[in-house]
Amino acid sequence: MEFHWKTRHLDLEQTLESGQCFRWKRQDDGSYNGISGRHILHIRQCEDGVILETRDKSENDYWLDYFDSQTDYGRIIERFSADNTLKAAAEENRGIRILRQEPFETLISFIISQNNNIPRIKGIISRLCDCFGDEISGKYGVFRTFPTAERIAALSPDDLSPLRAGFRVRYILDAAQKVSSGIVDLEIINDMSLDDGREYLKKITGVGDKVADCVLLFAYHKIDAFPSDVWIKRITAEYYADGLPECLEGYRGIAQQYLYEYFRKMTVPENSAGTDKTSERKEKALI
DNA sequence: AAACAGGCCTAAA
DNA sequence: TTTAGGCCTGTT
Repeated sequence: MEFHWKTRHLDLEQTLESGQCFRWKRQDDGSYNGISGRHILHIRQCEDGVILETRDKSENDYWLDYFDSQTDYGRIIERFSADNTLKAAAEENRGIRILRQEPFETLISFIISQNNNIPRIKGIISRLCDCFGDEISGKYGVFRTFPTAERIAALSPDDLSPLRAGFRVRYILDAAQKVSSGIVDLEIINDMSLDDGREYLKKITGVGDKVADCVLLFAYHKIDAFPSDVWIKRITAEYYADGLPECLEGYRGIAQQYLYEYFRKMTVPENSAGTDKTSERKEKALI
């Protein structure tokens, strides 16, 4: 079943390789295959938007929600234009959307992300799903579901050693145990404020401010969450030392994603490691 | 070889 | 309440 979604604010590469998700598989033709929950999607870019291909048309709504189709990104970008740096960052990355991902998968993924790099994060998550997820096969190949909290909670640290997740194994198990036992109820976070949700998630060992904010932003769509990672700290220190501009209020998470991508591209060119980062950054950002 | 990676935990003041 | 070390593993 194909669905043509016309939008100028979904660039698959910008969105799916922006560090908010880790399981999408890019095909040689530039399309992507993905799984969320038990739903499989093949999606490709077209001139005026994207084409979603699901197994059953009843899955369209799931994916439109996943891709946050109800949010007007054009309006938000307009609002951000009050700040020059952010304006440039947003215009260049106008195809980024903030996804609405499955909470448990997002929680575990960002626990794994700490003090780690994206290729290895992807590897660990992939091995986790290969070892403990259910297989679903179809027209676009074989997929594996993200394992449930119950499944992981029943495992031992030794069981998880094939993941090569290092010190994070203890955190993964603690999260799975607290979720499956109900000590942490991922459902009720939907009704919590940003601050309450952050404190609640921090009951899990291995979840601090940064990981919590990533989960709140990328799973619960609390778009004022502002995950403060090493990159964003550099950016805010250099450009927003006196505080964030007012035009971000209420939408700081979306701004964060534009800024993160803008400066990451600048600092880490596709071909090789960047050189002379500071001067390159300054040159571009002051335009 | 040594440092670093989209942090967090623990111990110590 | 804030601040240093250390941490699995992999890559450069």
